[in-house]
Amino acid sequence: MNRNDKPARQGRYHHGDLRDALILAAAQLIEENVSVEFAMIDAARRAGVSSAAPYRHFKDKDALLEAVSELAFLGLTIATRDTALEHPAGSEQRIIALGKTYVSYVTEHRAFYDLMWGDMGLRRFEAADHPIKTSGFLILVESVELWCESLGLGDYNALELSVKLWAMAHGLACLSMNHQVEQFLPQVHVFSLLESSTLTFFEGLRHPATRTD
Amino acid sequence: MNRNDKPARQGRYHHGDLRDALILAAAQLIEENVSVEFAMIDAARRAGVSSAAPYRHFKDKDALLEAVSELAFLGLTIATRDTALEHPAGSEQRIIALGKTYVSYVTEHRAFYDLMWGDMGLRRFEAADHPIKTSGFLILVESVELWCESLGLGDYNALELSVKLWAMAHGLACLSMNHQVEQFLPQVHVFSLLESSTLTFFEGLRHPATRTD
DNA sequence: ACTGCAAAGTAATAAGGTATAACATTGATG
DNA sequence: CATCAATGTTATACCTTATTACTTTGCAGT
Repeated sequence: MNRNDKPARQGRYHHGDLRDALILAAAQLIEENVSVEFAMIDAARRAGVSSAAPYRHFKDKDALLEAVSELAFLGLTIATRDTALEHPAGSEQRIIALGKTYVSYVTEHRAFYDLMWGDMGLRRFEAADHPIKTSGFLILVESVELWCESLGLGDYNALELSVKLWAMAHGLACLSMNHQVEQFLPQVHVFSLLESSTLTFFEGLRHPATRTD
Repeated sequence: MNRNDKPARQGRYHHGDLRDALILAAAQLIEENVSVEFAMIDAARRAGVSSAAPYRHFKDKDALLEAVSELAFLGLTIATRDTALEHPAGSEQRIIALGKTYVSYVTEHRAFYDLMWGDMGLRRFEAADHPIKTSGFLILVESVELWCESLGLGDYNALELSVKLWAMAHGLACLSMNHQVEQFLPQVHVFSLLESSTLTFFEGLRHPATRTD
């Protein structure tokens, strides 16, 4: 985060890289407390500056949180991209692996999840289509498109399918984080649920419903 | 909320029903601001008492929020039960209708959703198995059990199936609340996604996967 | 090199929120 | 009908956010 040519505040009046240092400090505090709630002054202290200094770089606390949120989305995107690269394009395995990566990321970064999709995520990112917020999902869409093609049934709507798969993973992740999976299915890992759910769903896609009830 | 035999604070020193009045006031503030954030003093004012009075009934703000959270879960349970009663037992329609009710409830009560499953839900309800938190889900489980029986394929695990269906509805609700559905599928209603997802899933259940990849 | 200014720090503080302590009032009970 | 536990009130300590006025520093232009 700190550029090497500008070593962070070595007894100097000016920090040199305070903006990034604050984002990092806030992210650390949030991760450590497993809560979105942190005090500006703690982030400032951790960066080695006074309590008023952050306001030179961020309009208010929400602006700093938005920056941390971008970091959280970036982490998700990177994890997603890495997973995609580890599995053959167009394969079902890749899609399932992407789901597992999603579940892992949000459950292992509960506070980041809250930042991304919780209470204030809505208000902070006025634009729901902020690139960083959607770039991870677009990797899934691409993978689903490839899978649809390889299936030879090109009339699937890959985008709609991707949203459905996203929702499955998201829902399972959320329930798992809230201990609902372990409560009702103590023997079952959330990965197992995600995998079997996805496979059942795929099986359903291969057998278009003819029922009318 | 106010018992009729004890009319709320008519110029009297003692309120008579302050605990419930505070829960109601807090719930109203939360709904009005569409945010979990509210000030104790506002709830107190709305109940017509001083800022310190609430602490006679709630250890701290979190305790009041927990009580509001119970109210939110209660509302979900009632909505779920009502929906179940409107549709034939064991039918697919009932299960889909329950999903729609779930999606409706959480998207129309965003702040309640945050209270139930967001940031602090975890901390507030130490017990993930608090009855009020799970009673709505149990209605789904019951409906799924009946459906499994009526299908004649009794070897389904209704509980696991229910968690999967819950996750689908929950995930779609969450994405919808965060404007991800309207962004990627502007023409599609979340109900439509829920219904087709569920039907595809059911279709998959009727065609047990034989593939091994 | 010097000067002057904008950028980025600090200290002090107002405003607003949580929670507690000490005191006041009241209804219920023996 | 006197007492006391429950339930209010007022005052206040402490914390957090954000602003204001002041200070320090680097650098752009001469």
